[in-house]
Amino acid sequence: MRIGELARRVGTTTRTLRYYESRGLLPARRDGNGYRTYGEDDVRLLEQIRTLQDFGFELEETRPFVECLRSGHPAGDSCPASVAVYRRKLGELDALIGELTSVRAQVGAELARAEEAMAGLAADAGAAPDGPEPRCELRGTG
Amino acid sequence: MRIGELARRVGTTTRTLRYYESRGLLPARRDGNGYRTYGEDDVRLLEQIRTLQDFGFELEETRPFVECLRSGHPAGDSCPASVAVYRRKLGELDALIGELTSVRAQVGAELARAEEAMAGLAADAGAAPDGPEPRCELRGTG
DNA sequence: CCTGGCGTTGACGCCGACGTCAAGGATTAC
DNA sequence: GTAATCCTTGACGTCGGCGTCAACGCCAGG
Repeated sequence: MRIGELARRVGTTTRTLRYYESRGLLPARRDGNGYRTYGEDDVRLLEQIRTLQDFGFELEETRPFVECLRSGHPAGDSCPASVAVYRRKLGELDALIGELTSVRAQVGAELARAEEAMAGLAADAGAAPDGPEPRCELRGTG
Repeated sequence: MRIGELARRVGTTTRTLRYYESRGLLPARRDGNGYRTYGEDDVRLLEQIRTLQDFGFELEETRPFVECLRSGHPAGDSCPASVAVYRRKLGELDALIGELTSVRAQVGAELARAEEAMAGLAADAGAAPDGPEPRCELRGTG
């Protein structure tokens, strides 16, 4: 199998496969013309990489999985190094979700506050809630 | 106030302030030497930007808040456009948190599966759970 | 006068994962 | 034969928010 067919089979581009090769993942044999040649193992290897990429793993983080597969394991996550990456990622995900949840709460609070303030101003001035603009046109445009 | 002092007061760098100016946020008057000159309004404006940046807003998303402040409003979020950005951001945050939560669940499941498989293999072969390596050395290193 | 510390503009560097184009050689279809 | 399609390498572009360096101007202290 050559690079174009492999790319089609895993739903990516030849550029991506060459990039993976340049990073040391996905090595390729060459035929007489210098064309890259791949086998079924490479399909599995790429599917592993794509799955992790879809999870938001960086390419470097997929390396233990790739090396695990290449060393003969049936699955990329059958090696301790891969499991360690899983664990690290879980921690990062938890931390990130926690931060985002905190930010979400703060933004929600700011939104509520702003809406209340605008409603209060609208009530005070008797203006429409959608267009308070005291002197909202920018003077410095020219 | 000149650029260095302003940067120190809001806890950022002069590079950042010049960058904001180049993006059309934070305009500056100049004194006789061509030095940028700022006032207290600019401190508030920058604090608004930094707060939003800390929330993960892109610079472009802070523009409505900045224009709101510059148009004379007491707060950057007293304008409908700013409130709209808040709402949009809440939606993005919810979507992102949802995706990350889903990914976290999938990664957690994969981790559990991998750990169970490794434990099963270790029991089958009587090997240590930390070093299964059937033929783990990479052959293609040289 | 020299040094040091502020200011100015311009321009390149960084990161990650590729996209895209260039210029050529090989293969395949008709 | 020839056109279309595939392959090769190399190199620059993308995006955001600056960092960092270069080369220079302005001013105060000793």
